[in-house]
Amino acid sequence: MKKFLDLLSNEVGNAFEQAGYEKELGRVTISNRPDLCEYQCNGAMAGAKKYKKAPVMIANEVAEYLKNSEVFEKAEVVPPGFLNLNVSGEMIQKYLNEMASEAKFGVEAPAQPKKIMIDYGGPNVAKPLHVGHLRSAVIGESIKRIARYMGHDVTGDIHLGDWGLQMGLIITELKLRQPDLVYFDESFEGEYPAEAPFTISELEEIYPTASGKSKEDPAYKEEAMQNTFKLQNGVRGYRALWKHILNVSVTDLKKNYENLNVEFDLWKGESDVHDVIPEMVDYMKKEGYAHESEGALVVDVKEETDTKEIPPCMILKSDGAALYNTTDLATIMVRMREYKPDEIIYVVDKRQDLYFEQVFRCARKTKLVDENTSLKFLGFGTMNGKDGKPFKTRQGSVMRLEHLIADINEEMLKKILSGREMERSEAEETSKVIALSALKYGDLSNQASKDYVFDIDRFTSFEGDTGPYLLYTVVRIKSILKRYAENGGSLENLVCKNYSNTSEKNLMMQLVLFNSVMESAYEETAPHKICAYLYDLANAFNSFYHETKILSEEDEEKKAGWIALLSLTKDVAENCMDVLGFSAPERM
RNA sequence: GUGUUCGUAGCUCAGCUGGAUAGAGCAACGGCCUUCUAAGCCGUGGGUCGGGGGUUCGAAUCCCUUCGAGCACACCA
Repeated sequence: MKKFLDLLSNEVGNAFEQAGYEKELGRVTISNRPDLCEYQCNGAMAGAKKYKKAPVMIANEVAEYLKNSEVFEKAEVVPPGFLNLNVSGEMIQKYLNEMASEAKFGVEAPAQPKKIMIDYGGPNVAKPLHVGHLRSAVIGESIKRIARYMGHDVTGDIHLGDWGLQMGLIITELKLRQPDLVYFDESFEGEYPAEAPFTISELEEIYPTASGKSKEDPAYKEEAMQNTFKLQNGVRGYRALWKHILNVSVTDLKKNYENLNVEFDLWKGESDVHDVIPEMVDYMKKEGYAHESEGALVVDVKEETDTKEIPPCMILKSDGAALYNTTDLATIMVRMREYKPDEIIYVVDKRQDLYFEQVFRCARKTKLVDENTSLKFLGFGTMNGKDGKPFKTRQGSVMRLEHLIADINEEMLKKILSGREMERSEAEETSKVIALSALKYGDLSNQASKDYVFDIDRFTSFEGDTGPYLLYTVVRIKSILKRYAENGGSLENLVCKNYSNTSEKNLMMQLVLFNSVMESAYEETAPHKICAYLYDLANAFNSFYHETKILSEEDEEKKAGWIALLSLTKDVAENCMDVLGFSAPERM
């Protein structure tokens, strides 16, 4: 379905053409002076120079051709050459009804769906998720859903950190604590136990302990490195132990991500590309891409147009070991082989910008990716506390994600219980739903690339530009629709057919923008645009709601028209929420 | 040092492919519940868009410069 503003632009563009000017000048935008008009076109001023004519004159000529337009009910010229437009009721109603009849409310499937991989989440095995992981998960999930909504073939990959020194550290500590475990018996040839010799909470305690020890005790660190080496070289017992660590940890991760309504299609990790690294390194050497520098194996990635120094991309450390770059490049290689994506999007902390620039250049130079595949770095900013510094607990340590979520849930439950009559069990469920919207909307409504201040009081507030406010709006609509149906009203085949006041038309004008908002959010990988739209839509609805008594309306046809409008508003709002990764409860 | 991102109301943020009077929310103040959820709506006050210069009929938006802040700069991830 064509975008509403394109239809308007086309109409005005035709008028420009008829008046003898280029059609492109007819671009219509939403008015920035709603007191004067609904839409505007500034093309007359833009064209003044080219046609050496006063803008007003051009505008007047164009307006002449819009006089009998069925699209506009008003087209007037205002000095110095603004073309002020109001759209006709018939036009907007027709558009809305068509929208309502489509599965995706006007969003068209692409002619050629793209295959997109999104690399987000990126947690480390055996380390609890902390607030730093929140943004990648929340933003990545939304990007994934937006792209999918647009009709693309999208695969989300968590890209686990499951293969580094951390694994060696855990094994070392385990060996110290339980040296008699069968995994450490190198002569053992039987089957290893199916049950892990530790729980997730033990695991979460083991890692920091081991990490701390290795920083103080060089011998301990040396052993951890050796154990990492043994693991990577396939020592049976270590591999078996590693699998336990992975299983226990992934189970826990899944639970946590599920609470966030974040879902990955692939749970691949660094370990999955371990076996292809030698092949990749050989290839880079053989093709002459890689050379030795200061003992390490590197690929030069600087370009003549650079305004800054871009260090070479390191493939192997001077001790011959793989590093972050190595696994990321190998991952690209494997992804190209197995999925052939048109695009890979990395949702990663923006501080890794330069690093990914190196990796991308290296991947291109060495032809690991082909020309048609785009590699995109979507860097997000830091989540700060109220003091503007990176978010910490009151004790000054990194906050676990679980605790953050629990805090918000608790805060929300308190508010519900104090403000509403609700059974405890329902209140608990509802508070989780609302809390999630508070958390996600608080994050997503900011531009991803910027740092933002995480303020639990603000986000959990039910007032203003918050997740809960949006949910509340949808709940109100649901409640009206439910009553309407209970009183015998039909929710089938509804048609928007009337508009009587400006708040109603404003709501319609918001609804009509849906497909273009979704499209630009997709193209700019900008979930915050959906947030802003949702908020505008909610405001438009609430104004309308206050001016209009819907259920008590005696004119049944009018009532049905309003119900249709409400129903569409609810659907559009819920679709927006869904791509943002949260939803509204039935009541709150 | 080099590069990069940013600087908009007291606070948190939109707006940035140039357009009319720079917008929201919070906070402050004032109205609106016998009527569909007042977790709402309506209104008031609050700004030389960090400073300076330039391009343009027209700049928060583009260019230059300056001040201030964050971040990154090969063997961590």
